[in-house]
Amino acid sequence: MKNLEISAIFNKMADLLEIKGDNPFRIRAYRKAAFNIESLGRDVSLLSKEELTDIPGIGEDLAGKIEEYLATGGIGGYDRLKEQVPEGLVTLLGVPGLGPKTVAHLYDRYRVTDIDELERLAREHRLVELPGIGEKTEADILKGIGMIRRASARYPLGQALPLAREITAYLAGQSPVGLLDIAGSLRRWKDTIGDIDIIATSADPGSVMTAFAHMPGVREVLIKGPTKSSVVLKEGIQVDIRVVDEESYGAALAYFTGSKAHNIRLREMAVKAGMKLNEYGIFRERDDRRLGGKTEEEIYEVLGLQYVPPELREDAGEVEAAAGNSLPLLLEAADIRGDLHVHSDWSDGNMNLEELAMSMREMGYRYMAVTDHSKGLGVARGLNEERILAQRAAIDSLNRKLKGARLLAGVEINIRSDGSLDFDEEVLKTFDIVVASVHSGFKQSKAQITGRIVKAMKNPYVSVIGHPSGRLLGEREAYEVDMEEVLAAAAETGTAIEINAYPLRLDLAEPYIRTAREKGVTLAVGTDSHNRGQFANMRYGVAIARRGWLRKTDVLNTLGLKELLSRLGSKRRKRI
DNA sequence: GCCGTTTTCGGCCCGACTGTTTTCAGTCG
Repeated sequence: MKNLEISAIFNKMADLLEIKGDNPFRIRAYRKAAFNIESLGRDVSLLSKEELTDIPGIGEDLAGKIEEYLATGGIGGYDRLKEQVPEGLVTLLGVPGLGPKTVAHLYDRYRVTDIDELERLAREHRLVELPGIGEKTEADILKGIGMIRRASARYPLGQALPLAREITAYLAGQSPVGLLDIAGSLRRWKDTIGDIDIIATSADPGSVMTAFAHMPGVREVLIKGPTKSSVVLKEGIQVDIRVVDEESYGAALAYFTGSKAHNIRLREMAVKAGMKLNEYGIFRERDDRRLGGKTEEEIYEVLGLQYVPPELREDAGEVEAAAGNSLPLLLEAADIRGDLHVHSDWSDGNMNLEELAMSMREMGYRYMAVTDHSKGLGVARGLNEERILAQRAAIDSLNRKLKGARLLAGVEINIRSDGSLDFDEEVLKTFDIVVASVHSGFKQSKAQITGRIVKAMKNPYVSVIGHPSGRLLGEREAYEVDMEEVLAAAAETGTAIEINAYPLRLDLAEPYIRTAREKGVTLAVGTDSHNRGQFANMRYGVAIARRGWLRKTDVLNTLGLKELLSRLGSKRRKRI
């Protein structure tokens, strides 16, 4: 899919235009277009020109550039821009504290085009000769260079959220905070996040700032103001805090939850209605009369909008939907009736079947699918036909003792490199549920991998495709797969697609979840739990589903046990 | 460069913090 390549180019063009000192609104248009292409969930190379210009933020010109790229593999306007502004300057923009103006000055004066050169000049104290740069700025630039050399760009949600919760717990215990929330992309449950945002009220903001700057785990204090501070943790992740008045709390929470694009839409709406929206509240323009801001709900109400849940705040159509009173009623954690992807100690999990049954009870589930690996996955002690039979007997006997809940006999079966499965149909038909996943041959071509998965879906006994892209956030890229084709085949064959809730997977990835929903594909949220602590990851899966606009009815494991078994059976019957 | 219940031109979100400025520009979110 070319979406990421094109959005990267548009972002780079925006950077170059910025250094050039071009029209800021033109720059914003490029960034907005880049963002919308990245989160589109549909392959731009399959769209007509009309469909391209239907994408918000894409007009005639940018649609033309997209088509040019698809046809020729390049964009003339981008090449011309690179002739005017050396490409290396873009990397300098990544240094914290360095913006387009300074980068342009550096280039005009010293012809600096890379970080090493910048570092050398800073060490020689040559930067102070530039206008607007003093000793402190020069030192900050050196620090910034060190930082980007160490830090990774984004952090997986599952790593950042526990950290953020530790911080809020610390602040609640060690400083005079009143209201306190995690905001930012964490509150929106984005799968990776850039930094942690905290928002609070306090009768004594100064003490909160001090406690925040002195928390354990702080490596460096970047900014410490009276109401706003930023630190870097030893993990390399930046944390920002802002303390506001109680009457402004909702406005501030909304503002710092973002996304930025969503906020801009709200502010534009406010301006058009003769109002002004900022992090302190929503005000009537002509006399600054306060109209709301103590709660987020007030803000949306004053703007004439339905309340938009944080997971939807991406300017991806939610503002229009909220204005038309047509936001979807999103899946809730309480709608989940069971877990459809769980491993026991029969393969590579560390819980025995009794412990799974106990966890099923604790989670309040009606069912839990025991989906151990199949024989092809030797490293995970995958089960052969013989051990499957033995495990089945153990599950059956356990189920006879369970009241009101049931362990489902399942398997996570390998999709082999030729698209065949580890068991033949005679064995497959004996399972309640079959999750089929790719665990090998990640380097195959897109056509091969897509073909494998589609072939597996055509098997009438395959209920769900597990972790469909194979990605591990921050560790391993997704394998090449034509997800649109996979989703089309899922709709056609009646196969569900998994939303794997393991925090490093969160796979199906979010842009495709919406596409899946639009195609009428059913999603199955599973935790892929291997130990007891992982069942709670269901919450991540639910959040990602919500970000994909899923309703209860889009999700397989919101069904009761009977309905679930009937739905799983319907694909099999269809073939007969 | 995009966009339109202000509709094909003229707008386009708003404020905190810092450093190097004697009143504000640059950066960031």
